[in-house]
Amino acid sequence: MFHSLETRIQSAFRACLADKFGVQLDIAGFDIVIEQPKQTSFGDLALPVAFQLAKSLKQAPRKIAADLVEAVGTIPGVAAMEIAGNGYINVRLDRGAFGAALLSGGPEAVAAADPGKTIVEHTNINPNKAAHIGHLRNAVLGDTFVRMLRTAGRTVEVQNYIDNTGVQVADVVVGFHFLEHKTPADVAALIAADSKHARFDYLCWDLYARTSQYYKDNPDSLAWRAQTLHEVEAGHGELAEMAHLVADAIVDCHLATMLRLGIRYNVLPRESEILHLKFWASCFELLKERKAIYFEEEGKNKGCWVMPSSAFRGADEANEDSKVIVRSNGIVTYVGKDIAYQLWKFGLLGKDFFYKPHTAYPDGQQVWVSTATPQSETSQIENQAPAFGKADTVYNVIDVRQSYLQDVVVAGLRALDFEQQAERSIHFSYEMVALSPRCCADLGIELSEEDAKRPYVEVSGRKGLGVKADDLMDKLIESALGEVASRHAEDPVETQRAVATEIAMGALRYFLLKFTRTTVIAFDFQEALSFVGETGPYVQYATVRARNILKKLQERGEALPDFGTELSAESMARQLANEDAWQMLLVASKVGSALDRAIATGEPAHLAKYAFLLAQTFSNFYQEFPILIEPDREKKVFLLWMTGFFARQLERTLAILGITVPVYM
RNA sequence: GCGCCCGUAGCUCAGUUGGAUAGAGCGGCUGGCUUCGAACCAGUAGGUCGGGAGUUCGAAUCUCUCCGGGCGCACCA
Repeated sequence: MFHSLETRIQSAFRACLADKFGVQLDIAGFDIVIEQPKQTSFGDLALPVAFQLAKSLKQAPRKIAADLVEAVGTIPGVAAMEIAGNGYINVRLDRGAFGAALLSGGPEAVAAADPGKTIVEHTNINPNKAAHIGHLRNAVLGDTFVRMLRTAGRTVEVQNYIDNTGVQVADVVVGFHFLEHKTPADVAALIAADSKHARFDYLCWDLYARTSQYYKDNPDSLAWRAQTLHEVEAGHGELAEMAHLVADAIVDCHLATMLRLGIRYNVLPRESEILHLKFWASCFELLKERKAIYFEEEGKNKGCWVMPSSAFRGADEANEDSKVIVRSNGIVTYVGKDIAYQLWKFGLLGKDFFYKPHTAYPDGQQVWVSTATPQSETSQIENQAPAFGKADTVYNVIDVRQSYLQDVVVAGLRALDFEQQAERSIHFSYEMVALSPRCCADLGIELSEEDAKRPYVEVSGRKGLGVKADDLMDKLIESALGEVASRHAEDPVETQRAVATEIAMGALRYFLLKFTRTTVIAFDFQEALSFVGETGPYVQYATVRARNILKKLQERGEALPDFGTELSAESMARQLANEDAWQMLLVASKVGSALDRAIATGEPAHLAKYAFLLAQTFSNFYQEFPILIEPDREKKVFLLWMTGFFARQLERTLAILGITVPVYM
């Protein structure tokens, strides 16, 4: 609601500048900025536009501001505009009209939705071990961004890429076969025996670390990896069979882990199909045909197909460090395959996967997985896969350390003349999750002397160094359960546990979202386990309290008023003359603005911050206005309406963050 | 060596794209449950925005430079 007013004011000023001042903003190089005044007493909105115009119009900002206010005239919903300071235009809204519009559920201006499809790829965990805290940051960030885009009206497809034929899977297979002398049947038995106390993904976590260490101690054993990779690629033999067993089982583990946090996918494109359907071959032809890569005849890259560095670096340091795309032995590198995959996402490869149903979520939503062969024609209609890929915008949620490779992929598109798609390939990067030294101590991890001096230590699957996602969630649930039990001892244990789970997941999601993407999270149990202050549970608690007031009203035998008939615009104006109530309503009506800004900046953290502000504001409201015992009827009805409005706004915001609201706290 | 990111209160972090007196949480101190549940609220202390120079009406924000920290720069993924 607030957001549509903002845009209305913006366009009024824009039009006025064009018509009466001859200023075209797109030419002038700036747009009308609307900000929140430093002090609430200044007004509801502030425009510093006069400052920006001062130079080109060669007039004092104060005078420009005055002329501008005069020229703009009246704007619906705006009560007054005043000049302040050196030339600020402070806007005061028509409170009664604002409240009335909110009450009637006035049209929330939905930004003209992009008609095309957006792909967001996230999670992408190598299917060879349990997920850890770093993977959670990726998935929560990606999932939240998806929710943001969908709320804004965009069509979004969520992809989770599965590298089931890579080195990491091979290393676990090496561990099973060469170190533990297990057969595929043995591994299948381990998978079947998977339970809380013998988790297959945890077992692989340890085995992977052990294999990595073994390579270090016995470098000759790396030949096992090469042999395994070779057989996996060829697609037959015991090692290949085992790789399939491991990868498929671990993918199921990951999906289950992520579902605990409400994270879902539409499709799982797999590396094995990229190989079998020869995606690379098509891409290779295209790259050669359009001269995006060339065959190196000399130097250290002799015999390789390379992309010149000028394609992905500044032109100044051309000829330096070209990127090898195809090795001298004829095998394509990871980046090469990634270019093919990126082309597929845009529907530019001229090839597609086949698909089959993988799993269904409890509500029936289907996850699809790629296959190399068409589904049989007897398949039922519900087995018909939707059209995947063919996006016009692609977000790849990948940590910042892969920036260089993402640049090469985009350069590949550009070199193929897919300029627009290159422009719309967005590396949604984020910093890593590291472990604080104290956290390592908590985990009983011994650090080398130099590591101990560092501000934080990088998580490493290879070293088995990290906090497993499910362990962390379990720990959070236990902690939350303690809090719940102390307040609701009389309640059935199952309900207590369900509530504790929602609180724990809310805490975890919020914790991972409150940091901006460029911030390294030095993970700390104490902070992550906190339920007070700027946390998910704080926001959930505010929502539960708002609901409780309305519930209490009915428990006392009072009906919820019919706000439409009891609250006229006049009574809204009367009630909103109360400065505190007005300021609180303003904050509560800014979900749209907050979402818009968070999408524009690509920072889910901004929305998380707003959720906290909203909850804080409600807590103040709760404290300041006793509602149920309010003697004045009009005021009571108004306060009840505010309470409901707060509850809805809190629920909306939390839903976008993927945080649920427990029945009680 | 080159590139990217970070440096803001004791600690952990925001800062609406250059705007008004730099904010929040935690921790510290003081106070508030016989009220719609205190996982809450109110008050208070705490700042050369890493240092320096520049750009302009105006800089935590942009430029340069120095200092400190992190991450990249494979015929690995």
